Amino acid sequence: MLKRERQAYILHQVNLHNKVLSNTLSSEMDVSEDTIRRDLHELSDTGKLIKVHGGALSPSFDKISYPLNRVYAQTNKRIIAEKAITLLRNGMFVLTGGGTTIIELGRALPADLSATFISGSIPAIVEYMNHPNIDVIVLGDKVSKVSKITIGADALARIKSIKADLCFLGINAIDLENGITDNDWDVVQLKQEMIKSSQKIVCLTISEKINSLQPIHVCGVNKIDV
Amino acid sequence: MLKRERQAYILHQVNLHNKVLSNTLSSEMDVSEDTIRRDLHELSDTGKLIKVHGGALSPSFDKISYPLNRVYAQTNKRIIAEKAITLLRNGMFVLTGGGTTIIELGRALPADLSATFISGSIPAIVEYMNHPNIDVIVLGDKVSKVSKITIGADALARIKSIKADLCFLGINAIDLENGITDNDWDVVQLKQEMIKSSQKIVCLTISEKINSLQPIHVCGVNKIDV
DNA sequence: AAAATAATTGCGGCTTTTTGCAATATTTAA
DNA sequence: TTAAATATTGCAAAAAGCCGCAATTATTTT
Repeated sequence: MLKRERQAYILHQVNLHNKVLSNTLSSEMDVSEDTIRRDLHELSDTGKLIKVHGGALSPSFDKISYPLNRVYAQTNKRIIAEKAITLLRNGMFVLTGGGTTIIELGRALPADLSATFISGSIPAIVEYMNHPNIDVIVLGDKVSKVSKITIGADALARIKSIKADLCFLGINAIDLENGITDNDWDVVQLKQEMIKSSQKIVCLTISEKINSLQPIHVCGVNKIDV
Repeated sequence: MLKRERQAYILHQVNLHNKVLSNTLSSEMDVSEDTIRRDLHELSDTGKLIKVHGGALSPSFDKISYPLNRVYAQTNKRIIAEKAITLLRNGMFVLTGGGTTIIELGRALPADLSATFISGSIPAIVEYMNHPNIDVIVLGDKVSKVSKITIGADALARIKSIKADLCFLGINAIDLENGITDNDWDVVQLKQEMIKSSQKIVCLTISEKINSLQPIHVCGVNKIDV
């Protein structure tokens, strides 16, 4: 069997079944696994597939890009994200909410960090998934179209059963007297549970939101660690 | 044997078998491999075949060398999605798996359809969210990096508690004898539960996957309605 | 038809490609 | 954590390709 034929066959299998194993291919085509590995390496170099331990994957949905529109005060949020990252350690369980600042945090995560991120925010999850060493846990429930976050009894119950090391909360309004306030009942429920379930609460916010007020009370400033 | 005859014979063989080997041709026509190589080189220069180490391939070989199209066989998948949509009715509860065909389905959903879609596939959820009249329910659990779908006991348990009207399943391999088969243990578990929890099972697949086989059994063809 | 010219072919020596193997790391799973 | 599976690296053998040359064969010219 010619090299080119072999590689064409491999590509076909990958495109068809999304995944191939080196040893399967090796026995199917009766060549050594070394040869298969070399083939996969070449195909991976030209971007036709993605090589992983033990085989290869289809490139079709390697990285899903989320249609993200222009973010308000993005550079500032980026700075906040960078600072937040310094609080992370390997092996941590991290609970996060949603919001553009949190997404910025997801983007800024270092590649070598290995931790577990738990969230109900779809855009945040999409970001976390792009990091190879991060385990992503989704809080399941009905998705709120407005906030793109799962809300409801299921999500709440799940958070209750978790004890996280750290909680990153994007917030809507905060002031000294009233603490954190928000404008969405369901989201407030979630945030309150998250706060209860975490050792340490970190609030991420741009300075403009300080000393502003929203209708629904989340918690007092005393609950917040950072 | 004349050079022209030789080259004509080579072309004939290439078109017939899609490939030729230098040493085979050499012994068949009783000329040195050098000569064959020179012939192949000439024919390759005029684009009548593609010369590779050890022989040559039909030029059609390169054409199917998967175009830089993001998704394999996307247009066909789109057609499948359009057909699948005709099965949907307002108010339905729809359970879906993952895969590129399902994502295509998500893209193709009509704007006026109001239904509830339940899935653990992150890319699929992202698509469903774009539709204003569709309620999206996320199956929560740990996200598999490979398949971008939530897998684990939580997701399984949640599916068990659901009775859906319709289930769209993207599949990996199917044949009459072995039914649906797949290559990922966790995904198979999910699919089996989904099948149990749905009134009607619809399998979406491109024709190439018909009569192919993967290591893990999902279910027999008799379980499938469409 | 003979001579001159051009093209084709095979061969020896050499380089490059391809492949498998063994020893050693590294990753994954139990 | 250990044990198994998979990767990496370097190496060597076999196969294939390349170059120039000389011999042969075809084509054109005289």
